[in-house]
Amino acid sequence: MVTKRQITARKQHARVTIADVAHAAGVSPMTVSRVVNGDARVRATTRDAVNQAIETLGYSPNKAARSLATASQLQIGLLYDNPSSSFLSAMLLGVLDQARRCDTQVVVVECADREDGMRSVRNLIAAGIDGIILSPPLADSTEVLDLLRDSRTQCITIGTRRDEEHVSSVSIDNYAAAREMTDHLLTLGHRRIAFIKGSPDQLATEERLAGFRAALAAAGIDVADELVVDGRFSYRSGLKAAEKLLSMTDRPTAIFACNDDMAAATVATAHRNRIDIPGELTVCGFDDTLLATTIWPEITTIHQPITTMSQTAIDLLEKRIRALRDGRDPEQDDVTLEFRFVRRGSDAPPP
Amino acid sequence: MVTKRQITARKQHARVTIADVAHAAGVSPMTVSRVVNGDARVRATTRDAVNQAIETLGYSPNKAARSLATASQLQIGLLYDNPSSSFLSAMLLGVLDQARRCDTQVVVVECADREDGMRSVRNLIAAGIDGIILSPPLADSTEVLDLLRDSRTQCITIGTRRDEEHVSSVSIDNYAAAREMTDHLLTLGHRRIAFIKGSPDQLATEERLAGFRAALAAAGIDVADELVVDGRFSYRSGLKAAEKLLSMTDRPTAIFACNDDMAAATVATAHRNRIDIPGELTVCGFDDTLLATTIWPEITTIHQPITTMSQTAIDLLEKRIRALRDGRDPEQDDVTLEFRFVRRGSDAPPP
DNA sequence: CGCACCGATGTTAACGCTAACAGTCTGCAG
DNA sequence: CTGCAGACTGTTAGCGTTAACATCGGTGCG
Repeated sequence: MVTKRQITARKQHARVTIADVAHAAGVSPMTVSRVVNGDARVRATTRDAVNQAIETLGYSPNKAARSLATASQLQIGLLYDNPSSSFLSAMLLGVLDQARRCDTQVVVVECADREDGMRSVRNLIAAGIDGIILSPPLADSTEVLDLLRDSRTQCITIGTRRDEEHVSSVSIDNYAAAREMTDHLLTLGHRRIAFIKGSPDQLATEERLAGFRAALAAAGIDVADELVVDGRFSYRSGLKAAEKLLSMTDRPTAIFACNDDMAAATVATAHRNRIDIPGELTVCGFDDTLLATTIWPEITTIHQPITTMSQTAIDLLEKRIRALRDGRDPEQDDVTLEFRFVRRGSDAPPP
Repeated sequence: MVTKRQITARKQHARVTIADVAHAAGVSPMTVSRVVNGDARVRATTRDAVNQAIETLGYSPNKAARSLATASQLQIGLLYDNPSSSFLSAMLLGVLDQARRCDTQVVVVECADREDGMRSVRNLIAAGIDGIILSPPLADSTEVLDLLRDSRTQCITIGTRRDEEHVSSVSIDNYAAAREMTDHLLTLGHRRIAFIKGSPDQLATEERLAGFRAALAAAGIDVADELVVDGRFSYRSGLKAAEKLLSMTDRPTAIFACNDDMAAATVATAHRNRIDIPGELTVCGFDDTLLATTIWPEITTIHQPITTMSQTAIDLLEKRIRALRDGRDPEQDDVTLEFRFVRRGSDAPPP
């Protein structure tokens, strides 16, 4: 017993409770709690004494006890479906970080497809989840969103904006970003610019395409239909699209791919065809994933603040859930974060 | 009040407590607890009744209360330093998953360098962390490990094995993996095989190199010093190494890079030099990160079960911490997980 | 037939913290 | 002086769960 206590005292910070600190500082536990939580109504001298005691004893508050007492802990689900790993890791970092801050437990679920997404959502609801975060393409699934609405589960989408009452969202202005990128290409002097689309079921695809078209229209350039080719955000689909574009007799001088994976595929295809980038062909992407800086030349792209987006997502979700708990109606909130145009080495004036 | 209660009853699963279930099932809370926790000593009929009640009321246990009562919650830190994002996301997924299971709170900290790592470790210790998980290159820093030993903080390394009392580890057999890869190249008929090293301060580098050398030695082949070149695991360092190797008059027919990033760089360099892969040059990597399947051709590599590794890491760490809490001495535990040789499209017999 | 014992369930008392309320002690207006 | 606001601190009572012990019918056996 003595031995155990010794070990405990030696290393087991976990056993230092608020009561120990209170005793050491000669105050009540409540006062310690106030100090720890930054309550202003504590005399400076008292506060110092308490802080001193905390320091000496190496006290750190017990999260579980606090959650229990304040009834604050939330449980939210994060659903993702086959994103690029850099998107995923950035998102996870943001989520983890924010979750710790606002005492939220996150359940991360990978969904192979829409079907799987529906199943997961149902499971989570049954398990009593407080809210759900959806990333594309699940965020674009009306089916999933309807299910969430019907079960009155709070929900927020990342990367896609849905103008619907029951869903909040965090995203960037895809339209403006695509437009800025296209303007950049135009400024460089390109006139024959191709676009590789993303999956048709994702809103981002349409928005980016619209931005692309708008920029060209503003410059008085007609977009040849043949220069807008299908893609599905995957590297493989990018290879196919690039081959199609590069085998044209009058091939484009610039290719704007709807994401970095497809841009990277375009670069690879160009290399295989002995086409120099950026000398003979300009390629640019979207997302600023790791891939963009990994291949050679590095890809000019649009940076999305993914980590911030997921942090914001948790915040918004928390707000909705607390509103609901307090008996208020959660309000819809669409946050648009700033993107950043990142110029690298894959663009140049046309040959 | 009534309104609030109604809302509560309507949606607030959180408010259904074990007592409600107990009441509904006509038993005591303790019995419900036993059912929920799978205690065998409950009569089948009772169990059914309780499960029925749980179902009806949509009860789900309150994590915080459970943690508090069982004093089980652990807090561990995960330190990483500039890994590839696929490594990171795989690791995070494993950690998140396992952490939820064993009621552990994870603090993820990025460390820019060794200096930063030391600082973070100190902070975490001061904050009362129970244990720490280190990934390379921090896992190879004697300085950091010494600090942890001195503060008696439990620690485990991922990806690198340290044969030291106070640190457990999860890793794969780098030596055997490199040897298997090299044997594969030898079987294909390669005799002039180059090796691109990783950072010299990481154990994995040496182990892989040793495996490489052993395979060649076993085949009775001398390794020309010029064919073993420096690298630092980064794409950029890979470019440099590859240029050196490919500009040789008698260039190697196969290049084994110490990780996928450098293998990808080698592929890119080869393409720039109009060298066909795998027709004229075989390239293989290590790690099986996303990059390996993203570029063309896809890289033959060694797959590390990173998600499983991080799950195991949490398990081991938990074991050490619980041992300590129970007054026992935590035992060192080095787990070696199975790697997998993954053949893709970047290797072929020599021309 | 009684006693030890076992399996199923209930009771009690924490776990560590904080909300809500209850003082206590100033200083200062009346 | 009295009293009363206001600044500070203490007390009480949970939050929802489980560990540890208590209880209570049986079962089997000497």
